[in-house]
Amino acid sequence: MESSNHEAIPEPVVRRLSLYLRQLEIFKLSGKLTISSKSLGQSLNLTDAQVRKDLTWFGQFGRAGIGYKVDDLISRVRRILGTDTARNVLLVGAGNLGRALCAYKGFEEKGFKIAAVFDRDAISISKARDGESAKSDALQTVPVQPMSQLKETVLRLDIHLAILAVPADQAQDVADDLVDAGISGILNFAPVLLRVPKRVAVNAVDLAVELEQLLFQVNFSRG
Amino acid sequence: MESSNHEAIPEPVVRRLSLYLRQLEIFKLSGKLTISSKSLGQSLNLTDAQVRKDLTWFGQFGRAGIGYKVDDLISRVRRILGTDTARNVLLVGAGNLGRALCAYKGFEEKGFKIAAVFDRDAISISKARDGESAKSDALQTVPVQPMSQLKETVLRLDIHLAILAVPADQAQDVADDLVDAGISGILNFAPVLLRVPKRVAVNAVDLAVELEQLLFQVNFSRG
DNA sequence: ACGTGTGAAGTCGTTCACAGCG
DNA sequence: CGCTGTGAACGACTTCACACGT
Repeated sequence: MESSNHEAIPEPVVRRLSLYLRQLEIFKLSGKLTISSKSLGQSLNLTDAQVRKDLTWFGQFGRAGIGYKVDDLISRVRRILGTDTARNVLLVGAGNLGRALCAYKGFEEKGFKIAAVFDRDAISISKARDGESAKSDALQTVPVQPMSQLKETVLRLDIHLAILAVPADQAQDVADDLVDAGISGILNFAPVLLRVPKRVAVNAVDLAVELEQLLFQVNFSRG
Repeated sequence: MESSNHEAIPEPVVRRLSLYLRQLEIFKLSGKLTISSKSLGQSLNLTDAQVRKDLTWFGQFGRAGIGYKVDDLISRVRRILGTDTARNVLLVGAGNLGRALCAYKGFEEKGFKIAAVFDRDAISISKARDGESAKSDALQTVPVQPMSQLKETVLRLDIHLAILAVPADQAQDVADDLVDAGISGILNFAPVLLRVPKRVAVNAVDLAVELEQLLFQVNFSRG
């Protein structure tokens, strides 16, 4: 549909595409109707050539001498990434991190709705309900369900993506359950490498690793 | 000290180093005294050659015919990454995400201690104190301070790293404050690109982008 | 003149394959 | 023989430089 050579798109290109979109929305707010690869690149510390090369993986969106139409490019990039239509996702793990993710505004701004929350045991479930009084906590509107209702909910709400925010020692088991329930993508916050069938995609975020990487940058790459 | 050619270490190598460490600690728990590049690689879906090449950036840690001594490699990698000694970090932003990060166990396991928490206004401060009753919330032990106390606290607690978990529209201002207070590294959770002096390192984690990337993987890279 | 799209060149990172040690 | 360390071959990504459209 959007691209002619699906398989071959380099990962770094897709990552930058998300950043282009983020930046384009800022340019849109500031009233710019058109944007050149040069200024878009500068706003992200990238070269203009890089921006153009990345975009031409998906088509020819620009006009020579003018640049790219901001509105148009936003909707094209959204369509490429798949965020042009809203979709339900589920969350497993109603601990501190899970509850924060549940309330995170950034997801809904991109069209992701946390439509179901699961947790292993009733302790977390009640804790999640009692503890928090802030109005922004989505756990007030989305009840925490036991894992036994996973499969049924996935089907009913047409969910394809899961956010995994459980302790490391439960992560693989829960991942197995998610796979079994028919999920096709997992955003994994547990510090373990998940083993899943090839049909399932995994994107891992290890918060402690990110801090560790920062520390190394500070100690070496600089003075 | 550890390496002879500091400047040149590729970023991907450093990222994998963190994963090696994570995996080595698992091997250690399971009682293994020695590990080959092959099994370490397999546990992370990497080739043995990759593991060896990565490690030799920092020295020759292995023994031909045997492999690497698990204990030894752990402490060497920790020293390389800088997590062999504990250190204080600070957090700005006592919203949902900030509070979750504050309570996150993974940081302290790597020797990071969130020694100070800051927030812009008193509303968040009181909210942070009242809202949460779970025993694991570090905000009970670490009081939330106003930004005016930033510089003094950084000096007093010898803090070099900051975690930034404020809304996008405040992120650059807070980053400026952090730079001004003498911070040398920022872990940025706000969905904006921070402009900082060259002496300051930034590592950015955009949660919505991570979910977006997963969606793309699901839609294309697979059937 | 400005700015895109793109082959060609260049750079960076990974994989290969083997010498050499335990 | 198993396994590391490493140059050499390979492949992937980025930058260059320019033809062409506005």
